[in-house]
Parts: sequence; structure tokens; C-alpha cells
Amino acid sequence: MAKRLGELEQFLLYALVALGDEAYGASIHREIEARSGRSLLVGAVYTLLDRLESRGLVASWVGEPTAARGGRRRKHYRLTPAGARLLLVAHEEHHRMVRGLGSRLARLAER
Amino acid sequence: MAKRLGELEQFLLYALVALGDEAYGASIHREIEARSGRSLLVGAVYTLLDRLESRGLVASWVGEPTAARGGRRRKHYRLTPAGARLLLVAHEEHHRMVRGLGSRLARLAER
DNA sequence: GATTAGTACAACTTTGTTGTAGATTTCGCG
DNA sequence: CGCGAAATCTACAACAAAGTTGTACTAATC
Repeated sequence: MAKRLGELEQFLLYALVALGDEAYGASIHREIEARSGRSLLVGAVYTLLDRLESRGLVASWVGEPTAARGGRRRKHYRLTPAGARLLLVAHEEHHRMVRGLGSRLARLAER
Repeated sequence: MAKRLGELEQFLLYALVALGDEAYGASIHREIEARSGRSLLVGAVYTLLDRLESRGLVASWVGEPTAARGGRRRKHYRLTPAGARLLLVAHEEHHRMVRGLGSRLARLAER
């Protein structure tokens, strides 16, 4: 299987999980900021989407122009099975690493 | 406050939380592999410890030679308050990003 | 053609990885 | 004993991958 995912790559893939069919560059950017509270430039999203697609972890298709307002056509993305499996690996590693440490960490941080 | 932590940097700091007083390069390496299941070379740990210390996120002191076995003196590390706070920020961002997505991800990955 | 919504990408910085070298300490063996 | 082998641990250079920033561009509506 492919190599590891970076942390922001993981966030991006989680956003795809959350967004389902409504995942495209700009909505992914909004979703990451809204969910996590972490801010990033939209450019970062497109850079990572390109890299992830070339690794076969996401797939894309260009949508129809939307009825609503102006703007270029949306390019939609979804997780591939390979991408989902790799994200799950990262998910489980993180979960095991963190398990049971939350309250200790909170105590250390409030000093 | 300082910049973001990388993912492996976070793992390393979690290992410090888990190990308490018994944190030094080699034990940190073992702890990360044992907890997360992720494998890495010990060299990576020392590289990151140096970088984290120069950012003021961990502090170190050299221990006495241990009665037991051979080996060079251990250099012990602990989280500084700044390090703990930064780790907590990453912890919370990750938690919010992932929240509620676990079961959907598992379903996508089993295809 | 002004405005809005969205994508592309080059250049650069920071993190992560690998491999090798070196420092100390204990222990067995002649 | 005292010397070298083995055990335990740290250091770091060189490279690869991921993250960040800023700007330019495309395409649709009014």
C-alpha cells in the first residue's frame, strides 16, 4: 500500500467523508475550517488535492454549471477505497497513541 | 504562541505525557511504536527532540548512570507548559475534525 | 465589463526519514 | 584485575515529503 498521509492530508480526507457528494475545493476548505477551527489558505487545499489524486487516494469529476450565481465549474472529489483504507490506518494509529492521555494532557496544559 | 506541530511531533509529545519521568530517546521510541503501532527509526526521535527543545516545547536533563546495564547516560525529557498547550490545541483540532466520522470512514474503507 | 465563485500552480519553508557514526557503560574471560 | 566485546543510548548530516503562501487565471451571472 501507499505511504503515510500527512496531517493536513488526513484533515482533507476527513472533510471528504463529511461532505459526501458536495465535496469540491472551496467547500472542502470551508469544511476544514468550520469543523476543526484551524485556518488555512484555499491554495493549500488545491495543492493537496492534486497530490492526493496523483497517488490514487481521491478521484474527481467536473460538475455542471450551477443554477445559482457566477463562478467557474466545480471540480468534485471523493475518496477512493485506497484513500479510505489509508485514512483508516492513520485514524487508528492516532486513536491508539492518544488513548487515555487526554485528561493528563489537559492538566499539564493549564499550568 | 509558536507555530503548529507536525503529526510525528505530536506523537512524540504524547509519548512524553504517557511516560512521565521515564522519558528519554530510546524509551520514547519504544513508546510510540508500542502505543500507536507505527514504526520509525530511533534517529527520527532524536532529530525531533532537538528541534522541539530549540523551540522551547520540551526541556531536558542528563540522568545518572543506571545501576543496571551498560549504555550511555540517558538524557531525559519533559513537556514544557508551552509544549503542553500547543499539543492540547492540536489535540482539540483533531478531535473536532474527526468527530462523528469514524463509522462512516470504516464503512468506506471496507469496500 | 464588473462582480462573484472557484481552480491552478510555482516557489519556498518546515517536517519527516534514513543511515551511519560515536559515546558510555557493564560483563565475561584470560 | 584489566581489556575488549556487547549492550544501550545519543548525535547528526543529507535527503525526501508535506505544508504554506501569494498570485494569476477561468468561467459564470447580472
